[in-house]
Amino acid sequence: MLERIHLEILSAIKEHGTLTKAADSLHLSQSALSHSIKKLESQVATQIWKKEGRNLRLTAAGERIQTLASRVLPQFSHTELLLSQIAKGEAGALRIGMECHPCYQWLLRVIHPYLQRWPNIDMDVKQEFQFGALGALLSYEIDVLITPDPLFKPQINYIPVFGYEHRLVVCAEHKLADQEFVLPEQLAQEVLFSYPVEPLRLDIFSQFLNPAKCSVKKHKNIETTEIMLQMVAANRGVCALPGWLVDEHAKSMPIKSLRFGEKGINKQIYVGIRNKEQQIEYLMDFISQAKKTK
Amino acid sequence: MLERIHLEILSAIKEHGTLTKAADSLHLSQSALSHSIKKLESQVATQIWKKEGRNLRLTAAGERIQTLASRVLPQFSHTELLLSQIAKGEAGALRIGMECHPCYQWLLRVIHPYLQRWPNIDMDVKQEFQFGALGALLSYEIDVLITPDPLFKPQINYIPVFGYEHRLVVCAEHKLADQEFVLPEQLAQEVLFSYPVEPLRLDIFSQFLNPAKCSVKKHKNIETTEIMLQMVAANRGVCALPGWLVDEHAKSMPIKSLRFGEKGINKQIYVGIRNKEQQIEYLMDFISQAKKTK
DNA sequence: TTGAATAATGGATGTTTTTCATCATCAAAA
DNA sequence: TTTTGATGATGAAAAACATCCATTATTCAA
Repeated sequence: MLERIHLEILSAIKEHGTLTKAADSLHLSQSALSHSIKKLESQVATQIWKKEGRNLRLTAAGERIQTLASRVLPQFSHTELLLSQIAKGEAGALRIGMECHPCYQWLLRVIHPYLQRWPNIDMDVKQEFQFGALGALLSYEIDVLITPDPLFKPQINYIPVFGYEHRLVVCAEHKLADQEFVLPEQLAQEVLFSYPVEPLRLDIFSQFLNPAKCSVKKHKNIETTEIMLQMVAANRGVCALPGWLVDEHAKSMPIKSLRFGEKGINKQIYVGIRNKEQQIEYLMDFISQAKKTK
Repeated sequence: MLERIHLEILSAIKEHGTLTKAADSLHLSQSALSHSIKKLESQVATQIWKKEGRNLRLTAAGERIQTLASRVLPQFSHTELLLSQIAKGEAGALRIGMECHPCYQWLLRVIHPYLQRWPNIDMDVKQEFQFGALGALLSYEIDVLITPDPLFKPQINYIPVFGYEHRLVVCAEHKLADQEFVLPEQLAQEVLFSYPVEPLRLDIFSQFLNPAKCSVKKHKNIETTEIMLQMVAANRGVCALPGWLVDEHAKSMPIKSLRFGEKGINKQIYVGIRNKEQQIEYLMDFISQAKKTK
């Protein structure tokens, strides 16, 4: 079988010209290389080089191997470099799972400085989970989970990174726009926009409407925050979003936000990681970056 | 050092799920794989997988290696396939050197069916040689040499592939156009176009003008056959080309050709190969294809 | 002709890989 | 809860392999 050492030999010959010098550069004897290639030759039933005068001349087969070497050897050493960085805790992959649609903008602000600091960390963000985001975390599909609704488990550690108030968003022209807070029954004739998730997982139902046995006139799904806000700004309905997110857009759009009930719905974003991995430096640094970012 | 076997192991685990099945698929014992990876782990000072319940779970390091494996292993097996084809004489590289400018069109007709029959043969055509085309053949820069002027050497074998007559090309309106042959002194007032090579290597000089101690009014270099013929067709001068090539273009251009002297200049195209390589099948097939092509 | 430089070869040695047998752990079945 | 079968890890012995050393063979240049 064609082995890495064969590639190293052919590559060293290309660089140094003679077998003896190639052997030196690999810290092996000339004999070792000769034997090694001889064996390969008998396996593949082809000559790899032939002696011509004092020097070697590669055959077509030898040149093929040399081509493979030049393509493949750098990849080996790159992976070895990465492994040594992983050994020192400097590299790895951070696969982020998100269960919080509106947090995407915030996540981008976390990621940006993080990627600068960890140039060797690969990053990936997933938002769809066949067996739930928690399942994905437990089955190593993702490494961190960003969620406002932590499901506590012994193997998972959740760290709160920031609190915010969940608020109702209405058009500035809306009849509720001047109230400080809204009551469940006041939404009975409203159209509600939400991200396409089960109503049970929407706080506006679980923490506000359902307890008061109220509902809305109509519930429509919209995928993206921007479109949702455009619809609200056009007074086509209302939606529920984090206060800080509304504040950002309120500067440029005719929208207002009000508290849910007298007390409001106060939420907390958590970052969940597997317990065993609390000592991984680049992972903990992601969390501390998340805590810093508002 | 990261070896091919490690990649094979990680790749087999990805495919088969368990270490035991991976071992079977590699025709090795489960123990062998376990030991092998254990050793690698101690070398790179990182875990590659960990046992989780009954199964294995790759660490970040393990996944890196798996990624490398999926990139690199197919390249190994592809090269091995090529080596086995080379062993059977089914593959290789054919680097063709050409010392015959107008033969390029002919060469294309040879190459076309050849490439169909030898899908694994790489092909390259070179026309510039620092130390002469023969030197290139002797120093393995090229594998075959196509030339009308063979320089015989013991290490080189020349095979004639086709004969043709070298003819003078003139515009149909030219005053010589109706003659059957031309005499050296009749060219004294003509402009001659030729490819940019030393005059010594042009047959019109070495075999026609020089022996008669004649010359032309002006000698101009042109790189390509097409432009050269356009110039001749415009009656701006004359040139010397193989008869068959002129015949091809005479259908669509106002040009005629005539013999050099009463006897004409008769040429032969040879294909030269290194003596030692006469048993290489794909090489000999190139030559037989060349003989067939007119 | 000689001497230096080169690659190939044979045999001895030491290392590495592989296997075999066994242990430890886990999950599912009884 | 206990048992069973499947899994991976481990240690020791055996087999295979790689490497080195010493030597030979060849080539090229002095």
